[in-house]
Amino acid sequence: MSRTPNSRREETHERIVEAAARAIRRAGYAGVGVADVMREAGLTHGGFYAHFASRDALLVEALERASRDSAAAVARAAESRAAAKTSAFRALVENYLADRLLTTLEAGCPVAALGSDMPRQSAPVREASAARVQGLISLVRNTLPADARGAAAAAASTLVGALQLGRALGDNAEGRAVLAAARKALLQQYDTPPTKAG
Amino acid sequence: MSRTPNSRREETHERIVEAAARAIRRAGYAGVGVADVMREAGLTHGGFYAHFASRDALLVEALERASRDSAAAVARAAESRAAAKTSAFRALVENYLADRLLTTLEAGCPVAALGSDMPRQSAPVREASAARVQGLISLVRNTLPADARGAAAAAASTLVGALQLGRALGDNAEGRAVLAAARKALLQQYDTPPTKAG
DNA sequence: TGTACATCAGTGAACGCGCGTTCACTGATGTAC
DNA sequence: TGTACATCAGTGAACGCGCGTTCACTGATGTAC
Repeated sequence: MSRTPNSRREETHERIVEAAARAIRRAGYAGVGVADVMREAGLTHGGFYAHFASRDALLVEALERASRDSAAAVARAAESRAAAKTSAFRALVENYLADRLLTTLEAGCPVAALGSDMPRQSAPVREASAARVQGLISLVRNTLPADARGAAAAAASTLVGALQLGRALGDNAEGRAVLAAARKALLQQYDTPPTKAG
Repeated sequence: MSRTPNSRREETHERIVEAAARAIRRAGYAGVGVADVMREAGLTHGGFYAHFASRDALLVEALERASRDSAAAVARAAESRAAAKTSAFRALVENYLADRLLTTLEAGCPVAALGSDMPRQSAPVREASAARVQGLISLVRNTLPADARGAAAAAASTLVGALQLGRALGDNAEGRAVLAAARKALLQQYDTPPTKAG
């Protein structure tokens, strides 16, 4: 039984996108090099243009892939917390602003990893980036209590900013203090407190 | 009467740093090119290393200069609002998240312009960047009412994140909506409302 | 089952370009007498 | 005041390097008969 036509090609394509999705969060848009990514996918750089029209086309796919991965991680965390009767918003905040993300740049939200460079990209990459920002705001909105949904963009801003400032300060007391302050503020402001009557 | 010795050299140095401070906010760390900056300062690139040990040394000075400029702009705005009996915090928020900053990348806070790339810089640039983050948090803290100072890092996170998300969405209704939502949330949460008894 | 051929994913050398950095030189400025 | 010299900021050509991109080729896979 022979495999589906093109399946080999598609598997390779997938491997390249996976490597790029890791690189884009670790090293930013500028850190995604064609040769590096191909090497990480176990290939030589010459074959790249059989899979992508340009480096920018790879960035677009890598961004979508990284966002999918990140959203899936959030969803997984939310499910495992559901059993513990934790609100979806609390699960999101604690997962998004986990201390461990201070050092592991390749994990976590791509919007936080790329935010300040988004306006500087070429049109196709900028458009894909804007879509990811809207996706993040929607994701936050869906976890907020009904009466707080108007604050989704503000809460998303706090999440993105806090992860960046914490990372800029480093994996130390200062960085952790920023994450802790943001978690506290977000939960106080938007989470339905368990003591309060629903 | 002859000028102070070295004054010519110092004036040139200053011109280079000014050009770099503009470039670093407009184009990011990666967008500060030695040749470009020297050209913008009216010089040729060869003379660069008589002024700086390396490109990284320029980045450090440019960052400090951009932060000084940005803090001065905030202070100016706060003063002009003081006459209008606006709180310092409100003046900061409205100035930091002004709609006009959606398009003028070269103005506004350097921490918002560079945030996601800070953890990826060389040690000296990273250290200078961390100092700018602490400076921003202090600046926010000084404008907050005494009982809200513990939230300085969270408020700073919201400011940084909102400017980035707004810019990523662009100078349109979507981008302006993010800024407006963040302004509203910050003022509701931390500003002493005028109607409330002090 | 076996041979001849077509397809096509991936290879590796080469390209042009822009970058940070170096360096021998120029020419203006300031000092010594 | 005038001449000879030293200093030094800035010039412009050159370097090595890594990047995105191109392309002629290879070799494995699948098809035709």
